[in-house]
Amino acid sequence: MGQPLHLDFYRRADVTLIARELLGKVIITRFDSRITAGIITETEAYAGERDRASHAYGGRRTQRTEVMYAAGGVAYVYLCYGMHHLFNVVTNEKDIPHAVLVRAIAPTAGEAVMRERRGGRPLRTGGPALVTQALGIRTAHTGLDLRRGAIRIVDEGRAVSPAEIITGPRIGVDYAGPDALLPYRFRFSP
DNA sequence: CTGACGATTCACT
DNA sequence: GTGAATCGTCAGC
Repeated sequence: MGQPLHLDFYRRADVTLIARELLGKVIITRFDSRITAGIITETEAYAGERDRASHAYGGRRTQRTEVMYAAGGVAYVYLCYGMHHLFNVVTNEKDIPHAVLVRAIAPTAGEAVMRERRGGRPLRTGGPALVTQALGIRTAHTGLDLRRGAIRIVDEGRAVSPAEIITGPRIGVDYAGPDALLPYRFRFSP
């Protein structure tokens, strides 16, 4: 097993840096003693109040987005298109609503459980809704402490060099105007 | 209360 | 490439 990421990792101000550095880290869930895990291979940064693509754009603060304003190191999980659960890492200090969406993982443990969660269909973990499906993450898990809770992110010592990281615009944020073009998506091939 | 819409995926053409 | 599935969230009345 690896070490939980330090609070100082999550609470930094540069959300795109955190999104880059989450690549190669391992996300582990344990629900009902069923363990699943994978290496984070794709992320997107959402830069809070000044980012038109963010749920917290303009300082929007609702029951759903409230957890984004918590101090970094907890989960923000929300429902998309009425059926997909999307998992985000809340970052920065309290009252600064930054977050990183985890879009893809490379499974490292619990593949049989992951397939079971897909009703026996072939395992797929490329896509934010497929990540939460494989890991068993649902909106009820929003707010969980990522250092101690049922969802954890740990460092298992895998280094991802800047040269390995492909940067590009975020997916599905066309409504964000000019911010849709920001290079806030990061991925690498393990 | 109502209506519009989404940080998506899948099946099908 | 296109459209359906499907419902919580949010703004507006």
